[in-house]
Amino acid sequence: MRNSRSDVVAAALRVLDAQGLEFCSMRRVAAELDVQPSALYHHVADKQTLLALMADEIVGTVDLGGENPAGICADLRRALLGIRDGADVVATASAFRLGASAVEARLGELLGEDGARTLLLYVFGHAQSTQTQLQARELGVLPDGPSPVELDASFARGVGIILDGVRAD
Amino acid sequence: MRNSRSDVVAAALRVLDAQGLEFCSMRRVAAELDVQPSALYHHVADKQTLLALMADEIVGTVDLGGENPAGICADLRRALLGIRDGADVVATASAFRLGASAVEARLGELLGEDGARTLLLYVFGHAQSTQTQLQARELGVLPDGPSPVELDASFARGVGIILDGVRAD
DNA sequence: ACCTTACCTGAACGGTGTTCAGGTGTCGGC
DNA sequence: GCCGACACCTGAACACCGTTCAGGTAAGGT
Repeated sequence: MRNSRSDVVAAALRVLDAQGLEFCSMRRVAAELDVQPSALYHHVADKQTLLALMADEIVGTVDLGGENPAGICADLRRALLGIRDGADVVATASAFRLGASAVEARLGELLGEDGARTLLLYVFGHAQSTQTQLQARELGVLPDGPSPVELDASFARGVGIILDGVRAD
Repeated sequence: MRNSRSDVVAAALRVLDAQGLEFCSMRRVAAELDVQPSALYHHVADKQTLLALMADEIVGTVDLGGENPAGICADLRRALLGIRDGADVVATASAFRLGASAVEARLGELLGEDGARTLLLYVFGHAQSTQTQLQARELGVLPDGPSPVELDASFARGVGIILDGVRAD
């Protein structure tokens, strides 16, 4: 069968994970599908749209069922770190429509609007910085810096600070 | 006289403010100086380095003298929003060397390391989202959404939440 | 007067996102 | 069984991008 929209998104996510955001070009995604670059535009308006769909796919795995905001944040973080440059992709795509995501809505129910936004921005920022640092270390530059375990702990402490602050309101 | 390194940075900031990050290319910065693109590489190793220097220039105006963390955050936010796409530029550049900025060090003195990082990530994230939204409205897309005044208030509430959380530690 | 150095030119390379005219195969209706 | 519509794709092109390189030109110190 020919390719569908979700084939394109899936291929783009494979390229992202294998090569990183910098090299996740329309041409490489097309090559992953053995197709000309122009064929992608039948499924997707432009690259920005494709990135938004990728972001949806990434955050779509987050479990929103729990009542514990810290748990949701931890799961969101897992989703962001689960794929190369995932935090970058999701943060950039979310900036264009903050307030439109299911995660923010769920956190809003539990914490109120301000707390949800504060927490979400923190999770994105921390995950982005974590991913950049881990990647820099992998590449050999910047061999010092906190360990993955320390980064996990730092994340948890930040979430704790914000949740304490929300409760103090 | 011929151009110096700071001439290049200043020209880049002019292009950034006039055209936005998307169009702030080496070629346009060179054109702003009436110079060939290759001439820039005499002053700057590559584009990433130039962006880092621009980020330094932007956050360099932040007043670190006060004792009030909220005041420092407000001033940082002013600096980030003071130039088009400033938040994006600084956030991206900072991701590569979180922990190395003077602002983080100063906030660290006042709040401890975790609180400083949490607050800083929030300020960057909120400013980035603010700038994206205001820009989208200017372009006519997305005409609804919070007003600038509401965004200011939302920022202040978020900072308040985090500072409450730090004190609750 | 000479040499070094800082700054710049001009051309080129390989890559990018995106558009467009046209081709091809599949599927529903007659 | 035919035929039109439509989804999907090709191949070429456009205008840009960051970066490199060999060479040129002028100023400043010795």
